[in-house]
Amino acid sequence: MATAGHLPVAKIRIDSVLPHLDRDFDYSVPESMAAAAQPGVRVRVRFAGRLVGGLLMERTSTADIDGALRPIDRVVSAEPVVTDETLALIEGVAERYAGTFSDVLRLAVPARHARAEQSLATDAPPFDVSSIAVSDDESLGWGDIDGGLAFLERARAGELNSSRAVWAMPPARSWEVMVGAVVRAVAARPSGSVLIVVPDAADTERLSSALDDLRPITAVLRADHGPERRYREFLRVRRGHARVIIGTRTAVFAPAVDLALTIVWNDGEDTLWEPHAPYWNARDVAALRSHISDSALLVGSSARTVESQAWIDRGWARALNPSRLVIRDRGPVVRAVEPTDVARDEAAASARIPHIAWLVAKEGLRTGPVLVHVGRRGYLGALACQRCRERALCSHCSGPLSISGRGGLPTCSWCARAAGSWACLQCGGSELRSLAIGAERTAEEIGRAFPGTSVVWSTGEQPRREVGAEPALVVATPGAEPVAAGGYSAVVILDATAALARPGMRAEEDAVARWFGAACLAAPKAQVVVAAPNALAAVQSLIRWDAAWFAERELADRTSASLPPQSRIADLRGTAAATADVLRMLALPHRALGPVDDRTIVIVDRANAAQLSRRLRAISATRAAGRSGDPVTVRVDPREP
DNA sequence: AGCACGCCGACT
DNA sequence: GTCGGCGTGCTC
Repeated sequence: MATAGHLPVAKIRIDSVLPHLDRDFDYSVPESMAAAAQPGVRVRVRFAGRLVGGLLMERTSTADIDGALRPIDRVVSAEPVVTDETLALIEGVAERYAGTFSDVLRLAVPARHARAEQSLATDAPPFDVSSIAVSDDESLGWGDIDGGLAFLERARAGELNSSRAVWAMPPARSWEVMVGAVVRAVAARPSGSVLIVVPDAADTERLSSALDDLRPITAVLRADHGPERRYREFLRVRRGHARVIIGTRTAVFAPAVDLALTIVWNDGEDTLWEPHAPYWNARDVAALRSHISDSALLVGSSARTVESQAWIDRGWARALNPSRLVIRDRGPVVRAVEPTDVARDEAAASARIPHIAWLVAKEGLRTGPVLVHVGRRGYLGALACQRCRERALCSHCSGPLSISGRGGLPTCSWCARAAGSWACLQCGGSELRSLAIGAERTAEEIGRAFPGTSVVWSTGEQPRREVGAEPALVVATPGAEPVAAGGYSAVVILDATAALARPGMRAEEDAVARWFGAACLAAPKAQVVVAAPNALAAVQSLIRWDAAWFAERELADRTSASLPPQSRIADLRGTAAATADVLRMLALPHRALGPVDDRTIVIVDRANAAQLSRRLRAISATRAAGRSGDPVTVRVDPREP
C-alpha cells in the first residue's frame, strides 16, 4: 500500500476511556486516503491488534517513533466533526476537569449518521440578513439594564470582540426577548455565529419560537431529537449553514463557524452540569471557549450565580445589572410573611397559606392569573417541627431528618440513625410534620381556599408552558412555571423556608434563583409574597431586587471557607488507601479534608488551580497504567463538594 | 482494557 | 522435563 507523498503521518487519538492511552499515536496515511484524511475526521485504526475508532488530530511529515507505522485502516467519513477551535476546547475541558479527551469528545460530537450526511445540501441555503426584524429598543428590556443599550449597540456594530458580560433580569421582562435581541444583532452582521446554551429542551423551544424568522439559519441541538436529526443539525452548524445555534448543555461544544458570541442562559441550573465524567459545567466550558477563541461571552440569569459574580469581582467580566430606577418603577412589591402566620380562613389554613398571602392572592385574582410557587415533590420526605416549623435535625450529627418510604420511621439522611425520641432544638416541640408536600395535593388544597376559581397546575412531569390573562390560580413547582400573558397579577411563594433548609452548599443560592425566576413572571408593580422570615438575606435580596448583593455575600462565605470559585477543589472517590496514594503523588501545596465515606476533598488556591487539574490527570494516567491500587474517581470543582 | 512476555510451582 | 500462575509492560 503506497503512503501519501505529502504529510504521510497522521496523529490519531484513540476512542478509549483509559487515561494512559489519552495521547496521540502515529499512523501512516495511505495514498488512497490522502485527500480524505484531514484533521478532525473520524478514522478506524488497528490498535493493540484490534480495530478501534479514533479522531485524526493532525497531519505531519515525520513520526515521533522509530520503525514502521501501521496504516490508517479506514477514514470513516471525510466530514470533519471538530474545528481547530472545538478541538482545543475539548482538550482544554479534559485538562481542566482532569478527564480524558475521548470522554469529552463522546459528548461533544453526536454519533455519525450516514444518511443525514448524504441528504444534507453542501451549500448553505440563501438567506438575506437585511430581512432580520429589529424591534424598538424600548420593548426589548435592555434599556432596563445599566449599560444594556450600549452593549446591544456594540453587538449590532460587530464590536463585541472578546468582551464578557454577566446580566441579571430586570423585573417584568422576558428572557427570550432579551436574548433574542442580542442574537438578532449578531445574526444581522454579514458574518459570525452566535451560540446560545439553555438549561432544557423547553427553553430551546421558547427561544426558537422567539427567533422564528431566523429559522433558515438556526440549528437546534438537543439530545432528544433522535440520531438522524441530531447529526443533521450538528452538520448544519459544522458546514456553516446555521449561524444561530440553540441547544442544551452539550451544544456548548458546537463546531460553530467563526464564533462571535456565546450566551448561557440561567447558568445556575443543575442541568448545565454534565452528569458523566469528567463532570464539566456548560457555563465554565463557555468561559474557557471564550478564552480560547477570543469570542464574546454573555451569561445571564433571573438572579446571579456565585461563579459569575466571582468573574465580575475579578474583573474578568462586567456586570449588566438592572437599573435601580427601573426596579423602583416597574419592580414588583415584594413582601415577606412569616410562614406561621396562618390564614384565618379555614380552607386556606388547611392549605398552609399564610394570611397575607391569601389576601394578596385573592386581590390578584380580581384582575388576572396568580402564580402559587410550591416546593418540589422530591422534598416530600423532609421533616420539620409541628409547632415552630424549624427543620428537624438529627440529634446526633445535625443531618436533616426525613421519612423514606411509606410509614417509615424518621431517619437522618446523613448518618442513617433513626430518630427515636426527637425534640426540636428551637422550641422543644416533639411532634413532626411534613415540610413540603406534592404540587398535586397542594393545588387541590389551595383550590378549596379560593372557591369558584379555576386552578391550573404545572410540574416537571406535566408542565404547562403558558396561561392566559384571565384570573386563575396557577400552582407550579420550581422550573415548571408557565408564562402568563401580560404577567401574573400576583405571585405567592410557599415552602420558601423548606427550600432554604435543603442540605448542600447551594441551597440558598438555588432558592433565591427560583424565587427570582418566579418573580420575573409577575406583571409590572405586581404583588409578590414570599413565605419566609423578612430578616433572611435571601429574602432581602428578592425584596430589593438585588441578586448581585446576595451573590456577593455567598461568594464571601465560600471564599472564607476556602471553597470554589476563589479556590479549586477536587473530590476524590475511592478507598482510603487509594485516595491517600493520589495525595502522596500530588506534590502540590494543598489542604485535604477526609477521607469521609470514601471521599477526600483536596483544596488548592487559585494560583495552583490549573496545576491541580494537570497533576490529577497525570496521576490518573500513571495509576491506571500501573494498575497500582484501587481506582479513584476525580471530580474537579463538583457542583456539591 | 486486552494481550503479550516472563520467570517460579505441581503435573502428564 | 513441561503447563500455566497472573505481575509488569505495551499498544503507533
